[in-house]
Amino acid sequence: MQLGKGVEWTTHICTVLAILPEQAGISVDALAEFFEVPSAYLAKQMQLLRRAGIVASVRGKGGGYRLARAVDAISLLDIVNAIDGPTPAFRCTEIRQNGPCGLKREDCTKPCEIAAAFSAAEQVYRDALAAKSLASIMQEAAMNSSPEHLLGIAQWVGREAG
Amino acid sequence: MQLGKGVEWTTHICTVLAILPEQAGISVDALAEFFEVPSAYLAKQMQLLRRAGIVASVRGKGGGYRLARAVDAISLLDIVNAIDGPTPAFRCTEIRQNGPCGLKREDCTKPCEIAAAFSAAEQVYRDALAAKSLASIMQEAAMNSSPEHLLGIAQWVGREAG
DNA sequence: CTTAATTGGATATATTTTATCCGGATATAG
DNA sequence: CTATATCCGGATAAAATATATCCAATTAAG
Repeated sequence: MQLGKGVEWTTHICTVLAILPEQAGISVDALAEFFEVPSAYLAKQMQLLRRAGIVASVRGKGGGYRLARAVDAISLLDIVNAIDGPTPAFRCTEIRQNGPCGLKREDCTKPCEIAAAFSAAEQVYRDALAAKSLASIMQEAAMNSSPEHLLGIAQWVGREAG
Repeated sequence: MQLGKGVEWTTHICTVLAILPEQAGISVDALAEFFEVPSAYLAKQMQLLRRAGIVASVRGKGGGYRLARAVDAISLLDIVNAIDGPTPAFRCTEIRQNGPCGLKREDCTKPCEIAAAFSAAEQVYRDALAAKSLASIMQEAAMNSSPEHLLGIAQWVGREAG
């Protein structure tokens, strides 16, 4: 069970987009260089973020991406759902209905106990991700970083946003 | 992020093995028929369970699989770790060290805030799975099933275990 | 001792998911 | 109007997962 690289990449990228001035944008190529990741693949991930309403895009020269809403309204779950999809990891195929001792469909009123247990575990996982906002991640990062490093990032963003 | 089908299959199978008499075993083919799943692939999953010490196997005629320990000493996390592997779903590739504003390796004393948030969420997921034993699943299943259904399974197991 | 049933392990194939590339559409600036 | 920068979405390649096959090793029963 692996989460795609896109989740890591786009989460980091959101923290960069977060310090952009209003209405400005940064191009995929610039973001790809900033983290040294393949720009072609990143471009696809950014489209997933846009379709999920997490970022907004502007086409043409001078265009690029920016966050579509405030950092405290974007959770890690939002990003995971956008990039990795909202499909639960555990897929119940109802094998309790199979074979010589299989239950009849009409007798399966309650959900399978095994599926229920896995769903419950996934729910606490999703709850934990939903409780973590981009705002809180940025606050933690700010506390753990040196002023020079933060300044460097701000300057880079200022240059790229033109 | 998908969990393989083997996790669902082997969890159900453990609940069947749980009602076996001591020292008896059931063959992979019989188990595959019981749930109508491909026996060749199931055989591979059962070997993973054996290597993890969850089931024990006996070779040769009359052989088969049985649980290697008590149902209250087998958790859903044990099964997931055996079949799916213990690798965390989120892989931190330390991209904060990349690019023009990358942190130097020696400045990365604290873990990346993003990786830490995902790890924490995965930990609560694993904790939830670890807290759910095969024993508790079987208890729930017993309460939700009709006596006839339970009897049917017990009879099938008795026949297959010889 | 021979035969049948079974796990063990390696290997091959198909399907699905993940990662990458490329041509076209769109917008800006000169 | 042309050149350039940028996003958009489908096509392609690589990797992981799922499935099937084969044969050797092991054990029990006749």
